[in-house]
Amino acid sequence: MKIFNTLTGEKEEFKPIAKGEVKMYVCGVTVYDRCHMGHARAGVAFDFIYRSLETLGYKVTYVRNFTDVDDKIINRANERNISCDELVEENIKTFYEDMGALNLKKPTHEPRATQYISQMLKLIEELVDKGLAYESKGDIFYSVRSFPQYGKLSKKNIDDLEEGARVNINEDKRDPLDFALWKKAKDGEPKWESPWGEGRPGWHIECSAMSRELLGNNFDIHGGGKDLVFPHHENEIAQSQGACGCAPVNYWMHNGFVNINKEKMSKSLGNFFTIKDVIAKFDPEAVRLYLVSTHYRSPIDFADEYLAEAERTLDRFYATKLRASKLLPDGETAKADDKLMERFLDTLKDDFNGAMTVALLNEVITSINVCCDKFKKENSGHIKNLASLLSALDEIASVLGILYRDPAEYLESVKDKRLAERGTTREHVEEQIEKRNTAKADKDYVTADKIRDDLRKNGVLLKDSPNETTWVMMTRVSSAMGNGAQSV
RNA sequence: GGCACCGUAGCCAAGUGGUAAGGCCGCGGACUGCAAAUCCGCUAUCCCCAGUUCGAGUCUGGGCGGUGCCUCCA
Repeated sequence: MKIFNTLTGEKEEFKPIAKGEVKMYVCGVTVYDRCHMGHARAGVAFDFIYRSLETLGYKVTYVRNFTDVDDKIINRANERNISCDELVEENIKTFYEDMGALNLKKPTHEPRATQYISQMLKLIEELVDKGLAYESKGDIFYSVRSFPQYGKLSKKNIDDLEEGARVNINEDKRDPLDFALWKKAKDGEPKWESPWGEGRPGWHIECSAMSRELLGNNFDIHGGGKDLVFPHHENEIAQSQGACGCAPVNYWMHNGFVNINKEKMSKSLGNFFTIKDVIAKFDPEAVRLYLVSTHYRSPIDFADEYLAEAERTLDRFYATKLRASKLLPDGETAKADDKLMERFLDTLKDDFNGAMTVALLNEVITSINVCCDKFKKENSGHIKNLASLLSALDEIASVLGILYRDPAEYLESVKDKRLAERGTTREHVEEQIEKRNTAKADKDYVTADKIRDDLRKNGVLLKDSPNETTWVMMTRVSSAMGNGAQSV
């Protein structure tokens, strides 16, 4: 198996520390606000990696933290006139709602920073003892210059950084690049006892403390968004390695950014989307499908048309599943085809290639349809093959974290949602179909086609078969093709 | 200014040395009263230039274009 390691900038053969086991730590969220699409991207990316590792037979210990003490939390709580605790609880609750909608599996551990204060203090003491950190008026700073490898992960030269350093230099620091491990308590802020008086942790120390406590001084994989490479992960290395003397992490993995309509998602540009906003408009499963269709390291662009396309793709997947399951006798199962499974596992082994995995899934969907077509025509045989393809479909979809709903239920629920958006009802559609069937029986095709065209304008797509007429609802954008709406 | 990354068909997007995955759109066909769905077929030599190599989208150098990080950020 190969993993792209940020540390070396190359895909490397993965060698776990303990055979058959993987210890993975991924930076979760600072819970001061609702989750945005960047969190969704990171969440889904590492969820896919987590599932892939398990599918490849590794026993995975997956840690994803909550940072629940931080400047932003304190500021936001003050703005809203609530306690930090209230704010944190609220946002952890909505985190689970959002990530649950995106079908994220529960990690092995989900530590909160405030539960690891003693481990942080111990780590800081070790750093002070070793002369890598120093106290200054109740604050403790890490002395970046005393860690020779500083900049290795982000490939930055410490002197270049010095030149670019911002003007508001903290007088209490010996060097502008030094960063806080511990901050002296201020009024109205959360605080804990420490050997240097009351205070609270700095931003980076929690991840070093929690990963060490739960995974040890040296573990396999550490992940997060690309934006965390510097300074967060660089500082983590300085802290952890400074304390234990060994490299804390063997493989650093970083997911790419989210863009909105080709611009970086940011609050100042006004193109900032929460997960809640997006899944109110598009099916969360389609959002997940879209996220996982792009390689985790590449940037991903969000726009209505792309998500609508993902919805159409999801419709197709479920429609195929439903079609096949109707043909398959109850209890008929078969092992997934070996060749197919081998290709599948190979895509996972190649740095978790989600795009390639979705491509493979598309091939399987086509094969299933071919199989169904043949069965329909010849009315015999192909059952074993169909069952085998469905098994393959389920295995692949399960790693991607999609197609977990009952196909019929999915298709019906989507119908209701889209009917409501169109302001029409099932009763109306059924009524029109009745009328049309009467016209068809009379061979009055002009009337029949008129009814069909009118329904289509409302997003209703009719499908005639010899004995019945079924219908589906188009997604919003597909039925208004060409107007390029891109508002997400 | 420093440091990274990216530039593949109308659009989205895989692919780190051997003659370009997949999806959307489009076109042709099978099927259909006509459609829809489904299936079959068609649609690129990979920003430009030079080099390394038997062979490069894939490596090296230069150029052009775009993005990110250097400050809180998934």
